[in-house]
Amino acid sequence: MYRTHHCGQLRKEHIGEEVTLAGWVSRIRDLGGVIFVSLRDRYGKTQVVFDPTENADLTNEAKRLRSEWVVQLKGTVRQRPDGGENREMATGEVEVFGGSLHVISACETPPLQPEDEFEPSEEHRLRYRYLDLRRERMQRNLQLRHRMLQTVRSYFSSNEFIEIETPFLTRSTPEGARDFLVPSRLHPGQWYSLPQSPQTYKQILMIAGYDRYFQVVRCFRDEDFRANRQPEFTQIDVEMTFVHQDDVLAVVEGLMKQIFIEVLDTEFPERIDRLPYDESIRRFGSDKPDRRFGSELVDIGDELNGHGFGVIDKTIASGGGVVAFRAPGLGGLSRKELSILESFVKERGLGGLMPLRKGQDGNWSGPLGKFLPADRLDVVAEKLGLQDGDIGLVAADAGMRRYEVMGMLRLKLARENDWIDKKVHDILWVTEFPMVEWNEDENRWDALHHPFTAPDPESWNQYRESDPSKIKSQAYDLVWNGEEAAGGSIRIHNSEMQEQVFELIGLSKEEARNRFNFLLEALKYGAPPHGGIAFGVDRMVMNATGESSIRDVIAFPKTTAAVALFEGAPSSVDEKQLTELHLKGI
RNA sequence: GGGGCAGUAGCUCAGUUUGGUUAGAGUAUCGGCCUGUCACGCCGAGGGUCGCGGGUUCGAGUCCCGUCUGCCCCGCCA
Repeated sequence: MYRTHHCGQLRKEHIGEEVTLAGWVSRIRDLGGVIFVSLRDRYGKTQVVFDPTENADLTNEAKRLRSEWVVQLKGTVRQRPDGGENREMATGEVEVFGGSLHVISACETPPLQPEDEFEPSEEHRLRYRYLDLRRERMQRNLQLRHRMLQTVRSYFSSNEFIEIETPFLTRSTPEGARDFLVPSRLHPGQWYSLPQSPQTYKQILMIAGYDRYFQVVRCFRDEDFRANRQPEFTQIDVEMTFVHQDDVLAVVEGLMKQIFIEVLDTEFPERIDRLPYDESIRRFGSDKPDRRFGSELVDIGDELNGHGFGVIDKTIASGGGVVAFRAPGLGGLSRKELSILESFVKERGLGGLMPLRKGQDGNWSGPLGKFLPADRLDVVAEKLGLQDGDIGLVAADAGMRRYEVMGMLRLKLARENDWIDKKVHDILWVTEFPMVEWNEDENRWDALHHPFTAPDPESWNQYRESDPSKIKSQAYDLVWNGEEAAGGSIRIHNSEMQEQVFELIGLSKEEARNRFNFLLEALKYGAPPHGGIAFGVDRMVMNATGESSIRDVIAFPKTTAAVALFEGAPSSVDEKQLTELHLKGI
């Protein structure tokens, strides 16, 4: 037996017991005579004492110990002397008095010290991931990830959902993200594709009558990466039969409540707001609004129109508008700092950025103050909630990008100036998404969610011919702390409707049949109404742990260049392997 | 595809603005001292291709060009 207890286990009630511990040496405090060694494992740390007056040979042996050695240790649990307790440690009331010591595995001087107070570079952490993963923070993150998935599985299981696995080697569907392709050995020149999501499979399962399905599943997308995106990522994929949108949302809310209570040990909001897409764009410039701070976008076109400020009047005359928000505490921004902010919005397509603030003389300063009547600006300031020391930031533009870009600026400033209350969790639904958006490059309509999303019937009938941009879909996103945590929709369950939607997004009958024949066919054989949702597990765990990169909640993540630094992937392969796959090296 | 930041001792960083003696600190490592520490303390030693390649210069960590790697953002991500 390697151990009788783990390193986070011993308490007062164990005093007097003979125990065996095994773990990693985390720190050594050699006081010349007595030596203290902290022994660490996944569960915690326990202090071990060696005393030369009681056991000189053993203490001598303990002098050899170094960080990260793996040792087995037998000893007696005893109470720490008065004043020697460590209240920071769960095991801090006791210590193990060393009786015998066995070095299981020595450790070379580690390139990264799990106990280090410094944060090693990410490159280093990924290259020596096994050392990085020993760190308390990473252990905590991965354990929370496990607990969250346990809660997910138990929640769905107890609500009649069953977990069904779907294939990783699938058919390529060129819409959406770029596919990862896998060459076929048995079929020269043919390729499998790794799934971007199990979307069509889960719909087929609904048609097959499985009623309620979920799966914790890996998905693959070959696009460029970010702090919250990896080439492979984990989804909780969910699909339900005979449901309307509200039924799906209710199931999800039940899950989130359980996660908050069981995993986060936090109260869950009474109700989750539902914010229509259009309103979300207007108020936050985003379909994943971060509501943990104010400074919402405000339309101030009406207040400023027709008072002789050329840019504003012209923009409004051409159908545009003026958007502003309050930047609390940034009244002292210098001309130079403002011009950096202005470049930020200019790079993203806006014409400029105007500050709204009072000068030292108490008058409104800058171009707005110069060209517009003070009483108008007072009204605007009131509307924005401007206070002393604040500044209003104002932009006029003809297009919807005025909301999007100002929303980006709002977020950027919030992050840089610490406006976000990290202790608060904010969860809401964004609903009533448009069905399609115009694709300038390809001159056609694109599905905003995916082409299996059911339209809202009323707007479909009303706008299908006249203005498809006004068609709403039955899609919904769950937004958690400004991050898309889950997205889903009610699906089309009728092959004619599905064909009409393919037609709208410019997919010819032949192409549609070629790519999605199995689904179109299945829809003809008794397809029930169904809908579902998929959660981004990595992002959810990131939010739950308060990390700002999903790499910190994934055991073996890739870099932003999609490289696995630890094992070294991707890599070249033998010519022989290529030949078997009917491929030629470049 | 585009933009930004970074790369100096095993690790975390300073030094680069303004080129100039032997490239520093903390920590880790090694040695010495120290019997109640918990980031133990004190003394000492070793440790450097300043990411890589080229250029300018009497002289480059520092300036210029190229390149690689990591991170962040835009595009992209149905």
